Amino acid sequence: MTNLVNNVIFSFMRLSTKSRYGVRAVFDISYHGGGDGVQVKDIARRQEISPRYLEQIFQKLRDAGIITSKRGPQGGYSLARKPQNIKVGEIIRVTEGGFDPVFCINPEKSGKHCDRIAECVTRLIWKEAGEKLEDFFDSVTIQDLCDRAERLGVQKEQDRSSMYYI
Amino acid sequence: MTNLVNNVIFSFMRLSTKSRYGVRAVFDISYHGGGDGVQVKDIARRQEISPRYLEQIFQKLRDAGIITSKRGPQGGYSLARKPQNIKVGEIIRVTEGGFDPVFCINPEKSGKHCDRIAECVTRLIWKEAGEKLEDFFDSVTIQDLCDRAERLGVQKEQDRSSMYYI
DNA sequence: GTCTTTCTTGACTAACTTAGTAAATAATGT
DNA sequence: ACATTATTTACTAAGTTAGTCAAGAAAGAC
Ligand code: FES
Ligand code: FES
Repeated sequence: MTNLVNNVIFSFMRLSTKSRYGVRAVFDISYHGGGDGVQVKDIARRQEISPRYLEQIFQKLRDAGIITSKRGPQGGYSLARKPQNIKVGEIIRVTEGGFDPVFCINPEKSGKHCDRIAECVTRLIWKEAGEKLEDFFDSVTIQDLCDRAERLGVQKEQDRSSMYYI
Repeated sequence: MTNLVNNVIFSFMRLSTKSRYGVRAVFDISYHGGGDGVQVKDIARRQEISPRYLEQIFQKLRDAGIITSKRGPQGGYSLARKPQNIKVGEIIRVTEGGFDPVFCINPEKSGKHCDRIAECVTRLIWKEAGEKLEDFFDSVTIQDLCDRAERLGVQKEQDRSSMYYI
């Protein structure tokens, strides 16, 4: 029962918040960061994400070499590469662990064995679906998202001083 | 901790067992059914799926007009249409509720409101990903799976009498 | 060198979802 | 009548998600 109305499933095959937040956060660093590090609290405020939770996501992205961090005053996070060289697919690979829709595709990676592989008629279908998804997400870069934001007229907030009168 | 080794995520954006089992079960009805209804217990045995759980999945598929059912002795499930007219995408639409990777794509359907839609740079990316997935799954039919099974040499089990010596 | 800012690490948890089980019932063929 | 098979509804254990919380470490400002 809970929050579903009359047995209607919403949609699964869904992205976790880690991925959704992760992509938006990296975009935010790129869009609002003027060379300097961008701080968690500002990203969290602009993107409406819990700062504590965002920090967890950033650890993974930093370990994966997508962003870099700097501690202390005037510290924050920056992109590790130029936005046109960061693919959305990379971020999702980190936050979701990959694009396999089922574990059977990759028994070693998943750690689960499937003894139906030899006779399975669906395995390659799932595999191909995952590959299509991966290719698509790898075709979109952070720069693309920034371009889109400019077209949408999203205001940049580069200057720290602009925050005084909020 | 649980069963993940050292923080390694397996892969999400994953299909639920309802979808995986559902597709395999419909394929099974098509492949092993010789005109007659195919019984849950046989499908469950061949596909190694819990019969009780399979019944739940079949209710949805029947309501969606993908399979038909008949009660009583010699009852069972049959395809509602020819296998070349049943798309894998149809089955997944029923079992997963659709292909939207995030709820923001379809606020009415999901019942959740998102107030960032106007300024959101990722929404259309997620939407396009879902559409690609949907198109792909709609391009595969149950007949395709049967053809694949024949190529793989999966043995048919059409005759009820062949089950005596199991 | 102390203080403040900001990231870092790891433990913890409430709410929810998944992947089932179970039981009573209804229909149908023999 | 009886056995077989699907139908419906209720229930549940285990796992996952989406966070919170607390203590600590690095770096700059003074
Ligand atoms: S390969 Fe594991 S069920 Fe298809
Ligand atoms: S549309 Fe809801 S967060 Fe993008």
